[in-house]
Amino acid sequence: MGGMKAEVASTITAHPTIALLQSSSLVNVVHGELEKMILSGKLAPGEKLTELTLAAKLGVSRGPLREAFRMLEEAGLVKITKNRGVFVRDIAVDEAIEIFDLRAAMDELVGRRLAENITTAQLKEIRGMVDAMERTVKDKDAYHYHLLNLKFHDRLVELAGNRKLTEIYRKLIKELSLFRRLNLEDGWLMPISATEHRQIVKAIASGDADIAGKAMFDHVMDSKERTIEHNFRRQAKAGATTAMDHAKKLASR
Amino acid sequence: MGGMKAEVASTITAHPTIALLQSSSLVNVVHGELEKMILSGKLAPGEKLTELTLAAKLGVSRGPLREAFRMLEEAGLVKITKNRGVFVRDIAVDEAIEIFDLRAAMDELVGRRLAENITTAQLKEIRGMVDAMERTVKDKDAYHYHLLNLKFHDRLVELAGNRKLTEIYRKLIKELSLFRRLNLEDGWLMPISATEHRQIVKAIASGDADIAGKAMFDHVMDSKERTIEHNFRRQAKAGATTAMDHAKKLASR
DNA sequence: TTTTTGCCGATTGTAGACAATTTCAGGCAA
DNA sequence: TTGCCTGAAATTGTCTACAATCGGCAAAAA
Repeated sequence: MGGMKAEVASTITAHPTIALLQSSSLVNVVHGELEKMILSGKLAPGEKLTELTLAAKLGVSRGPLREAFRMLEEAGLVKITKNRGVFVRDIAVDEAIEIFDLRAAMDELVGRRLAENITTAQLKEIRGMVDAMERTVKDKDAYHYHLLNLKFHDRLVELAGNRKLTEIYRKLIKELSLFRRLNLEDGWLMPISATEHRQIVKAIASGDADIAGKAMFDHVMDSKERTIEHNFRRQAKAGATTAMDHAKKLASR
Repeated sequence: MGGMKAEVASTITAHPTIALLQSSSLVNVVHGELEKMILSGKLAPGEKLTELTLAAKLGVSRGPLREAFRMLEEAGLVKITKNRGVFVRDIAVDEAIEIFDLRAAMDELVGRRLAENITTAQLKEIRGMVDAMERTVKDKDAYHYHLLNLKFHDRLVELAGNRKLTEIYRKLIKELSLFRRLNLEDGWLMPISATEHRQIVKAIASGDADIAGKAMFDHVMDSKERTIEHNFRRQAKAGATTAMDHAKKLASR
């Protein structure tokens, strides 16, 4: 009897569509959908998420939606204020800096672990990723460079083999993406970043934990500087225009 | 009546009790209550949390309770399985090890930051905490030593001045407390830990980031070894020596 | 016995209803 | 104008009801 049960249990990895239905409730679906919308910018930072409106748009009732809200709040993607509502979170500069600093410490650990444990196959894999990135640099394809960059770092963290680290790293990246617009258009910075990636791979391949850790740490800190700097330039330009628009709006009333 | 309301609203921060009521919905209260029960062990790892039962016990309906569950799930304190229910999470040895490793990296950052930025007043404060801990060692008061130890490390992280770091550190500590019973009764280890605390404070006071960071890192890693080791002794009653070797291998990484 | 099948109670998933609070437009007075 | 009150509309907080699903038990079949 027990044997039969175990056999069935080991065999059961049923139809992917069935497995999907079994694992995902409306709450999970809604949570995933909202997260996508937030991370893609379809729901912008500061925007209010009205329960009834969203529930209607997603075709669910308010219950599952509210549960999804609570998950997103705990993940730092929205802020819930009692009796006021739910808002997409806006990451301030100082918080972004804090996240970068924390990420640097985590990535240092990643570098150390990889230097100690990485296999030749894995080394080959990440070298391939760096190659792909350099091609996008040559093509001045900032968008795909950005995607590959995210993937590259995510894979490094994953290869470090610490699931809790991976989990929190990903959460931080999501929060960071809420920081006023990832530097997508700063094409002239890509070569710098790409060069650092080569150095990281080299440092990891050397097997020296200290060097690899430092390479990762420095890369993240440089990335921080570039992002913050870039943000200032944007804000300096955009700030004037939005203030102008604001004044216009007031005047036209 | 309306006038009364407006008056209260314009009075920026009212009675603390009023502010409390304003900020806390049933969801928040329930969430806090459940977290306390879980962290105190009143709700044990693996235990099933039945909605109707808990709702009745807490005097609320299932709605707020479910929202609190979602928050606790995102925080890693419970596990929700569709159509099966909610269970207090049980942290396995390898996950505990991962958390310790991650915490070590974070605490290294803490040490570096403190070495660079700590004030004399703050130094005095944490010296006082170490003194208090040493008194509990002399009294063989393991329980209060444990509390002070938690407080000591929490305060250090707080003083490092990175709120995101603090937030995640605390989350990790909570998860870690789910790992098979914090070593409360291992009184003989207290002196070692206490000595390391002295060294940490000394390293921070020296102003050398490298040294302070390393002191923190090593302390957490030692703490990891002690905790895992202690866990073995407990588990040894069950007599799984192969599992022990396996986990030791993991721990030695 | 051993296995299978069908049913029943218990529990979770979801939706909708009602209560409480906030927001905002409009009017009134200074 | 400016400030403030007011009340209705919109929105959130909470509860209850109903539907869907799961686990176990007992009866039937082998």
